[in-house]
Amino acid sequence: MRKSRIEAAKTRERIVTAAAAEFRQHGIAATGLADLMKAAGLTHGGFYRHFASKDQLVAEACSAAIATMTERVASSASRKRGRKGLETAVADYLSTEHRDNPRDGCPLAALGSEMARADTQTRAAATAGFLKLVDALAGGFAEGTPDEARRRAMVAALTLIGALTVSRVVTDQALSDAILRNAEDSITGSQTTGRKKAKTSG
Amino acid sequence: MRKSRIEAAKTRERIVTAAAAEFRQHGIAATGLADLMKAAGLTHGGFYRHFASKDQLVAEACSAAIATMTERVASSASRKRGRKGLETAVADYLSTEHRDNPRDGCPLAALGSEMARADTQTRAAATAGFLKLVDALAGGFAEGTPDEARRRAMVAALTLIGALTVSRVVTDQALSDAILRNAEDSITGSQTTGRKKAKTSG
DNA sequence: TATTTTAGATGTCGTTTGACATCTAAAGTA
DNA sequence: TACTTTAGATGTCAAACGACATCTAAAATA
Repeated sequence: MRKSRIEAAKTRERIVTAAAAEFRQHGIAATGLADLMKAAGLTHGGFYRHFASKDQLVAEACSAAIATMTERVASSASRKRGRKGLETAVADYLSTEHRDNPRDGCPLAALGSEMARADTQTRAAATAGFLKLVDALAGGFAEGTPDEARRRAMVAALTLIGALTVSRVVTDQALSDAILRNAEDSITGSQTTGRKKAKTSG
Repeated sequence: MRKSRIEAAKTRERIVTAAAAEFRQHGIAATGLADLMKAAGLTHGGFYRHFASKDQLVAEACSAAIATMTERVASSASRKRGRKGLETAVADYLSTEHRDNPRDGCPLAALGSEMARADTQTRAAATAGFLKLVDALAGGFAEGTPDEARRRAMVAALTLIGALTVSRVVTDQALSDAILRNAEDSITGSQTTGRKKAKTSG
């Protein structure tokens, strides 16, 4: 049943991709290797031909997920200049679609508390990703010094992650929606560009 | 080996307390019932005499943890009036002590992404707790309408949770510290009471 | 073409999981 | 005091866990 070099590399990539999705949907600890390989269209046996341990896959899967996510935010933020770009990125991040589809969404929101207990490799990948996220948002905070912009972008990133996480915990859908909208208004409206004032508070 | 009524009730409470701590430290899925009972000073056998399932314990433990946490924030916020109270509560929440001791800290930060996948009972408890947290902070945002204050308090709560979560993920300690301080400055200094400007951005 | 290498299926290992049945000694009750 | 109830220890259960050994057929190489 052997596959060619490039085919095997593709398989490996497929495992990482499937893991990234499964982890974000069901959690890292709750996802077994057998389920995971099945999700990649394989049986559990070949796993250790590609990875030394589950932890190694966790690190690679998280790294991949974070890369995809930061690129998505960075691209939607840079499509328009300055504040408009920020608004686009934030609206995308705090959309109900993102909330309802953790499988291909931000891993910091989907796995944040689990990643805090992961090994150093995984956490290092998350650290780099968080910094990229901050950089991607910093362009939207032009007022003040670059340092100030960066600080504001960091807080914005933290609010994004917190809001998305909590919006998924909450059982009341109206509250969940209000969380997303209030966070969005707070970030994009914080420097008074005079945007539509939402009347909702939850 | 039978214990008296009140003794048994105390045991049950001890299990819930131990579970609340173990879950926050190691995660819900990663904590087995045997480990958990051992942490409460018991063997695994008696578990189902007190709880119908692990999920039921999860719900009760999360509920207890959230209650403790909201009371802590509410009490430190109400010790002083208005903005000063907010500043105290936020400084406490975003302290390095809180970051470094998840066992008795905020469950929304320690278990956020895991609670998003928990059953309805657990998520309902988290929802109520989040609303209490928002209420506790709302007193610190006196400017504008009560509705506006509530909205700002909600965003503040989301930032708190996001900041604490990410501060635990990050491998760079200086960055972790900066995350806490930037979030704190952003929340308490957002209405320009003119406080010490931190020069750190991470 | 003959030989070596290896991707991935199959199967197995010891452990741990949540769950529960059983046992026992002490608490509660008559 | 005699009887019933039950808290919690002990033990068991099938299923799933991470890990790995083995097998096989096809790719890579000589």
